[in-house]
Amino acid sequence: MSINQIIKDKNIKLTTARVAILELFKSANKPLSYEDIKKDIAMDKATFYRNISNFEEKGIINAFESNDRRRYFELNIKPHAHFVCVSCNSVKCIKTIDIDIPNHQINNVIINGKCDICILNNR
Amino acid sequence: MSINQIIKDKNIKLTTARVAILELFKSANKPLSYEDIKKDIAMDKATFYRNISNFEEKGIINAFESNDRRRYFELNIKPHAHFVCVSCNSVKCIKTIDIDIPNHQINNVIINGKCDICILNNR
DNA sequence: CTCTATGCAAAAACTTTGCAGGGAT
DNA sequence: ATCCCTGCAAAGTTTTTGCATAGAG
Repeated sequence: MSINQIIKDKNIKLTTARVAILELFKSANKPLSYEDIKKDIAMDKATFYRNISNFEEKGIINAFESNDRRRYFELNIKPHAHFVCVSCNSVKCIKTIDIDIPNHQINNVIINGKCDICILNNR
Repeated sequence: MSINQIIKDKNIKLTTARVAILELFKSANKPLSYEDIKKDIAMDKATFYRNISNFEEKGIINAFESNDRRRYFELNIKPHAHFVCVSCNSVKCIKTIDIDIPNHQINNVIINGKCDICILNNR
């Protein structure tokens, strides 16, 4: 489905900022923070966070906190997992892990630990 | 193992602040933030965060970020999972889930989603 | 034309750092 | 006696809010 269609379906106005944010998430294919976004898009942080907050309510985007004290966002495709390294803060997408908690809705899973490279380098 | 022994083993000084923090984590049996700690212990935030940071380096404690933008800490007993509700921010301990990523060390797992009570109340 | 979205600046929330005095070994 | 630890205050970082202007429908 096109980004424009996703936005229209939620009955919110089609603005350049919104299209730009969602296009970037679509092409990035990994969680992004505001820090990441602003490298590619010239946009005020207020605009970014207000739109993200809106997208979250509409279920277009979901969010999680990383070890680096930033919030990361991604398109809400399906529940899946991310590995976040406590040493280098790198984020890796992990193929869906089979987790089910009865009567609970799972949005995403974060696994904190030390990545292979940091283990190798004794960090 | 006693708290005093844990501290001595890491070659750091045995202070009242350190013992108090670790005793509280031991009895709490769930992740705590500075907000939680200061209800029970009169201690400056700087002291708390500096000691926690030290404990993290020594592997006594591990940390994760929650949806409420606070950092939560717990004794580094064994890798296990927490469910964090995106609506009410409640945290639940989940029995160890069988997750393994080759060549990676897993410290803890955070599952974000909506808890049973919030689903029931349409929040 | 109306109402929502945006940008700027300032506030808010949590964590970290500098510095001087106090405590553990 | 030495060196690390603590508390206070101030700074730092990321996210949120207020307000006036610009833009979408």
